[in-house]
Amino acid sequence: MSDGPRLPGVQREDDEDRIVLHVDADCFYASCERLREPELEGEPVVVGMGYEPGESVGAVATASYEAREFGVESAQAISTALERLPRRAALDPEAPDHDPDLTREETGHYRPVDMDYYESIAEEVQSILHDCADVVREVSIDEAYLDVTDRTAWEVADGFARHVKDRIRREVGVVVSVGVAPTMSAAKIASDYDKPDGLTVVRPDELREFLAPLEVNLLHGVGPVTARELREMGLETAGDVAAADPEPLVERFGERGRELYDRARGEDDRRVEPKGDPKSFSRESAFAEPVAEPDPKYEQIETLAAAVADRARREGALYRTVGVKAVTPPYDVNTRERSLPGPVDDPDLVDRIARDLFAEFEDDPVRKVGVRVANLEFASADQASLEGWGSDGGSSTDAVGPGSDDGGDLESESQDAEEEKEEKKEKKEGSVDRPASRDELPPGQTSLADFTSRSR
DNA sequence: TCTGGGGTCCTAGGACCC
DNA sequence: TCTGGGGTCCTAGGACCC
Repeated sequence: MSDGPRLPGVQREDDEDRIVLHVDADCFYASCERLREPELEGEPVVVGMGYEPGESVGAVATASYEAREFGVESAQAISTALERLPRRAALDPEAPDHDPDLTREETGHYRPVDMDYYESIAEEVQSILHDCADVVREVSIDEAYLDVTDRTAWEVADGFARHVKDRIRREVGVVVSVGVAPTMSAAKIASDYDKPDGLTVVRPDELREFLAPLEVNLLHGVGPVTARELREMGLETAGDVAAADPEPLVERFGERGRELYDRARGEDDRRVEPKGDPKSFSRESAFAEPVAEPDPKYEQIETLAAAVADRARREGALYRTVGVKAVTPPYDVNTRERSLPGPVDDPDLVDRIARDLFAEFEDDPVRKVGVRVANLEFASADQASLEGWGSDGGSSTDAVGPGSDDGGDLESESQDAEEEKEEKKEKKEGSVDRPASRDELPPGQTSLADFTSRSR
């Protein structure tokens, strides 16, 4: 991230000290559930899928602090969570998972994820945030950065943060933790510092000493892999990283190494900016156990492709790349993608390309499949005409792969099936499977690209 | 910790172009 | 035709975040 050349001695406006607030809701989904079910207040609450008897796939999305006492953590398999904290419903003698030895105190409340509801609560929070700052960047449904440089001063920053917290609690009813610091990365760490219901202010002159004792894994962007490598390099804390020679870091981690070094020293010149358009949409789903037969997998692909295409259309996005994901045991993530010469909105095409890309895995055991569209373009004025073009089935059908030459919409189904079989055969015979490159695409595609660029 | 779902960004090699 | 250098696009994989 470079600011470009700078004249010596000339202070750019950008370089002035900023006051950045990071606001992070505490176990947001669980808080939302408590809003509409106040009886859950003070009780262990777990939000996630797959806890009903008979279900087996799912993970914890959020656990309330009471539930965490039992060892329930977010991203945990629901089966593990249920072992540590059985569901309250199992107290009922009628329940299929009834356990007569269970006491009330060792159970918790499980609720399914209800994103629509959480979104509605998040919007209420966001409107308060926009009220409190000139620039807000929403990072996720429960997290945002605010640039409040023009709204407060360091001397009174904690009062300002307190005000934001109180408004959210009073007007929406959820508890947030707030961090205030001169940089985004430090504000993020500060909001995490005293969770839940935290409020941590790190003034510019305190920044280095605030960061120094923190373990490296607390730095944003340092996950388990990087943390382990850093420890192997003898770097345990942010202070260690800050004091280290940056060269080996850059050698080992590339650009990220430089960034790490800077962040550990409290240097981060990113401005708070509103979030731009999304880069991709995807849907994926896991099977209860690995599936080897092609049919159920293709069925899922079809469902996911339709969902992704629908999402893109609802968001007004055109896409130029379609991809699939196949997770094979033990947990190998395979991705395949193909780009088109021009952006389209064509659910049928998404389906066909996804199937085609997935063919490589059709006989493999697969535990999870996914479909994705990317290279998004948010067209506005010309979208209607592009839609008309994209879904007429003519030239776009051809993009499925090499070897397809024409075919009207009605007949193309069976024809595609034929082609799929033929391609499979080729693969089994050991030919190298490479997706069609741009140049192998039939001329029809070129006209689509031409059309698109003309209409912009 | 034996694994859900939706994202972002980075890297590296190859194709292709000039 | 035995071979430079730079730039861009595409694809696959990986790490990370919430």
